[in-house]
Amino acid sequence: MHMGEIRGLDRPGRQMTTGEMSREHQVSLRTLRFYEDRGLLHPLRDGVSRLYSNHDRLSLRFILRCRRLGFTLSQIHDMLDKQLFEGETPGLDLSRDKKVEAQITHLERRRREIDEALTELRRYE
Amino acid sequence: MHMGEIRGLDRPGRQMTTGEMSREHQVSLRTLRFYEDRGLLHPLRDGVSRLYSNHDRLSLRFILRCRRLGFTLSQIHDMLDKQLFEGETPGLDLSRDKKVEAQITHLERRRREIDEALTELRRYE
DNA sequence: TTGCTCCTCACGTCACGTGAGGTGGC
DNA sequence: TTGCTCCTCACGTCACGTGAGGTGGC
Repeated sequence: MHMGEIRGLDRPGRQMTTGEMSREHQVSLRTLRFYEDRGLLHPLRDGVSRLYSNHDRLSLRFILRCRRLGFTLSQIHDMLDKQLFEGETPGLDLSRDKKVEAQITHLERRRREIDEALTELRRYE
Repeated sequence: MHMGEIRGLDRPGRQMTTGEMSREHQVSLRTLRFYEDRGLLHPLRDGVSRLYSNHDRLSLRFILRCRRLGFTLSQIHDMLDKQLFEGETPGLDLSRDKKVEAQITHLERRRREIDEALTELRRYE
């Protein structure tokens, strides 16, 4: 029994270290620790080192998806809490969240602002 | 001779206080001081109070226009410096700045990201 | 005295980046 | 000893917001 087995390197679906989480999801170690500090991730501890479960992995993917959609970490935190409260696996219920509609409105306004800026910038070319 | 005349309240084109600058351009006092701290504005001093000249007003309008176009304060600083170096009145030379093309590219990418996010969000509605 | 305007710190926000300095196992 | 991975502070970035605490002239 060597470290590879203990840390889950050759058993997908088991515990992962920060380094593995970082590489697999293309996020920095700092980001993983920051999300933990903000209560978005809750890795276990192997002494002083972090160990991420399969649930943590699903949470991280949900976080990254929501981030691409332009939600703040605070909003993402609420959504994860709500999912936990309703006993769900993270990442399934975006369609039932009120925040979706508000975010669409928000992004449409951002888009109009960018379009106006582009129109003006192209006049300067 | 009362304060209205000294401070330029009834003589447009003369010195303005922070309060007047703030109201006329819809920016906070903090913003005006922040722009000064970053070297974008250079008001004179009447003792401890700031006095903004007509040149400062043109600079501020240029700053606000560039901000709407999505430039960073650091980029705007460079543009103002360049204009000063070339002996121009602030706000005239945007069409000759190399930054315009890069900013168009940047905003077009931001727009695509927003479009992708909107497409995904609308699927959840 | 009240009320308005001006001021200077200086901490808080957002989502991290970036060292500094140290540990543990091969 | 070198090299890799993990860790904890803690300051820096961006563009300000937001008090705290004080001044000056009507």
